[in-house]
Parts: sequence; C-alpha cells; structure tokens
Amino acid sequence: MSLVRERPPRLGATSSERMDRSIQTPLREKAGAKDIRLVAKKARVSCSTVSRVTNGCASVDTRLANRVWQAIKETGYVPNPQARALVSGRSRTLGLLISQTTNPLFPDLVQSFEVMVGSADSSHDRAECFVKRLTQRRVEGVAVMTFNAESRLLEELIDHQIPLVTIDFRADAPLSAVLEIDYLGGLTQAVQHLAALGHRRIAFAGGPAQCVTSRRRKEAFVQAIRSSGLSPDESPVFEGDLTFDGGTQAACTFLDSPIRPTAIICSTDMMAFGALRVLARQKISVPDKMSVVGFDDVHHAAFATPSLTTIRMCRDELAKTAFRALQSFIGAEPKVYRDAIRINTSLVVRQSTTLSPRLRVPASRPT
Amino acid sequence: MSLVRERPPRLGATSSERMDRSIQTPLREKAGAKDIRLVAKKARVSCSTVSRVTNGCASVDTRLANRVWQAIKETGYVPNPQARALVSGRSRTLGLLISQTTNPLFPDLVQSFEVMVGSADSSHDRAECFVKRLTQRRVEGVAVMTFNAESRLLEELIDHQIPLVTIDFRADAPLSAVLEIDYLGGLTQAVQHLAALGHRRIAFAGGPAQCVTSRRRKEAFVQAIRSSGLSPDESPVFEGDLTFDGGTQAACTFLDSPIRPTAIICSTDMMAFGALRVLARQKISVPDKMSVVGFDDVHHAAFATPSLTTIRMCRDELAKTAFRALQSFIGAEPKVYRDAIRINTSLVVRQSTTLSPRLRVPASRPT
DNA sequence: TTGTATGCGTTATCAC
DNA sequence: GTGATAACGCATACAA
Repeated sequence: MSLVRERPPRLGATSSERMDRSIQTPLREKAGAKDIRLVAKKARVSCSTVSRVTNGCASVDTRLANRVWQAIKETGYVPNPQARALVSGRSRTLGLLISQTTNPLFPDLVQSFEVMVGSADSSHDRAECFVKRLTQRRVEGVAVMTFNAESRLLEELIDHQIPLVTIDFRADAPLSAVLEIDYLGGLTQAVQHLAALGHRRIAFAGGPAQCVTSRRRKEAFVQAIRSSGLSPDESPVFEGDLTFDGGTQAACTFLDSPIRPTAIICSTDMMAFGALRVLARQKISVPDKMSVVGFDDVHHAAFATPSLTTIRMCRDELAKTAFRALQSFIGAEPKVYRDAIRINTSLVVRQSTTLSPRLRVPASRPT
Repeated sequence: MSLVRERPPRLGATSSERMDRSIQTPLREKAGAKDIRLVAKKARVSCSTVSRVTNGCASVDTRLANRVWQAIKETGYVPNPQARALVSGRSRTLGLLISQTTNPLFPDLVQSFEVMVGSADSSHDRAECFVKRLTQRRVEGVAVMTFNAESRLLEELIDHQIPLVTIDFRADAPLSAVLEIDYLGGLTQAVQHLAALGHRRIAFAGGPAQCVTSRRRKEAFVQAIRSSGLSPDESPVFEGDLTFDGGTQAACTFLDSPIRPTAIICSTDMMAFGALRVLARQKISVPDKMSVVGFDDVHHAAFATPSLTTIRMCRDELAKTAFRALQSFIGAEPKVYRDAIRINTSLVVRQSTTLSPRLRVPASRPT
C-alpha cells in the first residue's frame, strides 16, 4: 500500500473513510439532471451507447438505438456542448472576422456550428483582442471576410493551426483557402453595359494602391476597358479611399477635368453614394447627365434614389462558400489548398445608368 | 474485495492490472499541455492556488500569487473556457437576437463575454431554432434587440430562467428588463423643429397597429403635435408597414390628399427612403418642396442624398445598456425588474428638412 | 492560507 | 456490438 500511496492520484481512494463517503452519497441521483446517465438508465443501456446513438455511430443495434431515442425524447435530453467540447477537443465554433460595413448576418451558415463575430476595421487593438479570444475559445476555423486584412493580425491564428479562409489575399498558412473574386467579370459587364449605352469616356474611382482589393478592382477595370474596345486614355482613374469621402473627392476631380466623363464606375457603393451627393449638389442629374455604377451591391443600393446600378458580389454566396471551405478543413490534415475558390460578380442594372447624354442631344445629330 | 467489486465505480481500481496501467502511464506529462497543472508545477503550488489566482481570489499570499503569475507568463497558460464552463456551470456567453435591418455589431460590449448572434425576422422557424441553440449553449442572458418580438418565441428562454432584455415590450419573466425608448422626446424635437421652420401640416407615416413599437411611435407623434400647439386634424397619419414600400405608399397617399402636407415624419428611415423615391419621381424636390424626417438614424441616413434628418435612437447606447442590464442579472436572484430603463432619442438635423415652402414664396408676403 | 480530492457531462479506449 | 472506466481541464468543499 505504501508503494501505491507514494504518488498516484486516485488510488488513495481505498482508504476507508473515503470509501464510506463515496458509498453513502449516491450523488448521481440529482434532481433535474437530464444528463446522459439518466437517458442510459431509462433506456437500460450504458452511457457509451447513448453517446454512440447521439453521435450517429452506425454500429449500434437498431432496437437499442430506438430505445435510446425514446428515452431521449422522454427526458428531453440535450447533450451539453461544454462537456462535449472539453472531452472531444472540438469547440464546434467558427470565427467570423468582418469589416464594419459588411452585413454579417449569415444565419444560414450556422447549422451545427456557432459563430463568434468580430469587427476588424474599427480599432486594430480590438481586432487583435478578438483574434486572441478566438484562439482561446478554440474555434475550429475563421472566415476573414474583410478586404483590408493584414497578415500580421492573423499570425496568432496561423500559429495555432486554425483553418483560415480569406478574400483576395492568401494567408501564408497550412489549412487556408482564398476566395478569389472575379472582379473582371462584373466590371466587364459594367463597361459593356455603359458602352452599349453610348458612353465613351468612363471614369473609375478607385481605392488606395496598397490595398490588394483596390488594386485588383482597378486592374480589372483597365482590362475591361481594353477588352471592350475603349481607350484607356479616355478612362481616367482616380485613386482615393474606398469611403463616402473618397467618392466625393473622385467626383469633384472628374467634374473638374477638361473633358468630363459621362459615366463613373466606383470601387465601392459607398464611393458611389459620395459621388451621387456631389452630382446632386452640382445639379448634374443622375442618370440623365451622368451615369454612376457602384460595386458590392450593399443592402442600401436598391433603396437609394436613384437606385444604384452596381456590381454585385453575392455576399450570401461568399459567406456560404467560405464556411463550406472551413468545414472541409476541419479534421483535414494540414495541406495548403493551392487552387483559389472563384466567386462570380455580376452587374445589377438599376436607375443610376442610362444612355449617354451624347446620344440624347435631340436634333443636333440628324439621322 | 468481493463486497467492493459488487458495484462501485472507482474502487475497482485496486485490482492489480489497473493499478499497473495507471502507474505505467504518467499521462499527465503530455507535450504542449499548457494546463493548470503545468503552471502549478512551475510555480510550486497546487492547482487550487493557480485557480484562485486566475480567478482573483483575494485570500492568496502575495508571494505565491506572484510566482503563479510568473509561471503563467512563462508557460503562456490560458484557462480553457470549455472546462471552466463545464465545472462552473457558467457559459460566459450571452445571446443576441436582432432584426435583419439592425446593425448588430456591438463589439464594445463583448468583453469577458462572448455573444451568439441570431437574426429573427427572416424566418420564424430559424429564429426558433436559434433560440433552442441559445438554451443548449446555456447562454446566461439574451438581448432581444428586435422591434417585432413575439413572446411566444421567448417562451423557451423564459422556461429556462434565462435573463432577458427586451425593447418596448415586457417579457413575462423573472429576471427580465425592458428598455423603454423615449419616442416622445425625439418626436417632440422633430415636430418643434418643423414647426419652427414654418410647417403647419405635418404628416406621419406609421406602421401596423399590432406592432407595439409602431403604436408607441404613432402615439408619441400625436402627442408631440398637440404639445407643440399644432392641430391633430391637420396632421394626417398613414398606417402601412415599416419598410421601404410602406414609405412609398405613405408618400403617394399624402401627395394625393386634397391638401398636401409640407413635411412628412416617417416611422423608420427605410420608410423615409421610400418617400424620397416617390418624391423624386414626382419631381418634388426635397427639402425645398417637401421636408422629410426619418426615424432610427441607420447608418445610411447620413449618406443618402439628400442626407436624412432623422430621430436618432442611439444603437450604441441601446446595446450597451442592454448588455449592462444582462450582466447585472447574472447571478442575481429571480426578481422582476419593474422599472423600465429609459433610452433617450434626439433629432439629428441634416439636409432633408428646411423652411416650409409657404414661408419662402418670395414676394407674395410683404414684410 | 494552502492543498487534496472529487465532480462537472461527455467521449474515447479498451476489454468483453 | 456493448459496457466499464479513464480522461478532458478546471473549480471548489473540505481538510489540514
């Protein structure tokens, strides 16, 4: 006995008084326990079997399984996620990092998984703090749904081998995937739409060059102009920021230029709203005197006046795809997913675009 | 021995082979464990002490505590929330139920608590499902931040004695609080603002009467009109729904009426956007020919053209207050909080309101 | 004040 | 296929 008592944790239980205590206290018989044991007792099986049933283990006798389900129904038993997480090491929780302007409600995606939401672009400190909490909570994956993600911010997640899905930008991590948005598709549609309406001078209000997303959108614009047979020389590009103010600045610049464009494509809907403001101030009616195209199709685009023709990047698809990718990562062996996942974009035509004024000058141009 | 082996769960451990196993496997020495034991060992104290330190228990010797903090720093130890939750029965998670149109990002509020977000008004089934998950996850409180909550939906939460904070509507539950929004304050400001600008006929675009919030807003409007010395008879009230379409319908109705109002106050910003659309279509310039006031101050209100004068209900304050209330509930004994918590509203003047046209007819009214 | 031992509710591992 | 039991990581009643 002395040998035994030297160290080990549980064997000391053989001492008599402890034995007594553990016998005198049934303990298990707590009032509204509703735990796995209660179900097991009611179904006359072991806890293991109940666990197997709730986890859909195939190798359970059908009759037993039925008994278990019955007992579960009777008791109203619901597995305790905390205990499950503790013993299995699986939190069944995903992280979601978004930028404030994005609508983060992707309830469809949260089926068997919960989601922790955090905003990125308010304060960097807070974002960092959020990332810390994500790892603490042992999330099984994080969807980084922001367009200005910094890889530095994600280091912590990468260190913990947490699967990552990013947009436009590849995280240097095993178990990560990129959603590569096909900006060219939507922008080509937009340019061709405008060209078909007779626009020749189409301006582009872009974002800061150091932002991957801005860069991509701008490059896609230039390419779309080329492939549509328009001249890049007649397609001025403004470089500001992606906000409302960026839009007002861009619009002012274009209006001040010697030869005004007849249409403006903006890098974001917010910029487009800024442009609309400036145009209204200067009594330049949209779309009659100037066509405006946005980008993102945010919720309000349809409700602005005039409603905004814009390039939709289906956030629903984006989110669904991101979370699908995360799910596929879970339990997978570390391996970089080389192929990016493509997300389409497409033009949504509303009221902010119409025929170029040039084609609508009434009598000046005889048939 | 036979007596012992008859039933009891753990005493069987005295049988030799098990002893052997448990001795041969130290188990505790796992690689990157980083658990409380590692810290305890490093600080040369017991797990209990570490636990006490991390939980800020006062009765710990300062020297020991320092050793523990030191060890925590060295090991990078972070308590496992799952285990903590399991043993303490506290999930440290709050629920947040919102309607889709609301911006749900309240990152400030989530300090030591996590938040599960769910949307209510898309599909009732989904909301119900979300509520179920909330109870499963054993959230310690739910902020029901939607204006169309049904008490039926909350039954499950109430049954589980989960603290609740609601808006405008009192849940029939112990441990619940109501945020009562002072609609009258903001609406009085709005009416007086318009009255001061010379408006006499002020219309109100309201929502469905069966919705508590719509009702309150309408009643507050009527009262504000009275207390401002205007005549309710000259203040037509339209009853539609709180959406964009509701706003267009209201505007059409008002424009068709024999004596048009010169200003419209809408029950929501979305309605106001709908009204703006109709007014633009009919070439009635806002604010010159018609002033428009919204309600809520949603994000886009400042970015619409013209920017929307609206009654702000500070969502930040709303959320902070709600979560503060929840925190105060936690651990409190069941007790109905009778006094509602007041939330102020206030007018934000922007570009969609100006002098009544009546006062601006140039020469018709000599000084 | 500090340490010991037990339990939280579940899954995983092994015998059977 | 099924059951007994250890382990998950922590907090806490109780003993010291």
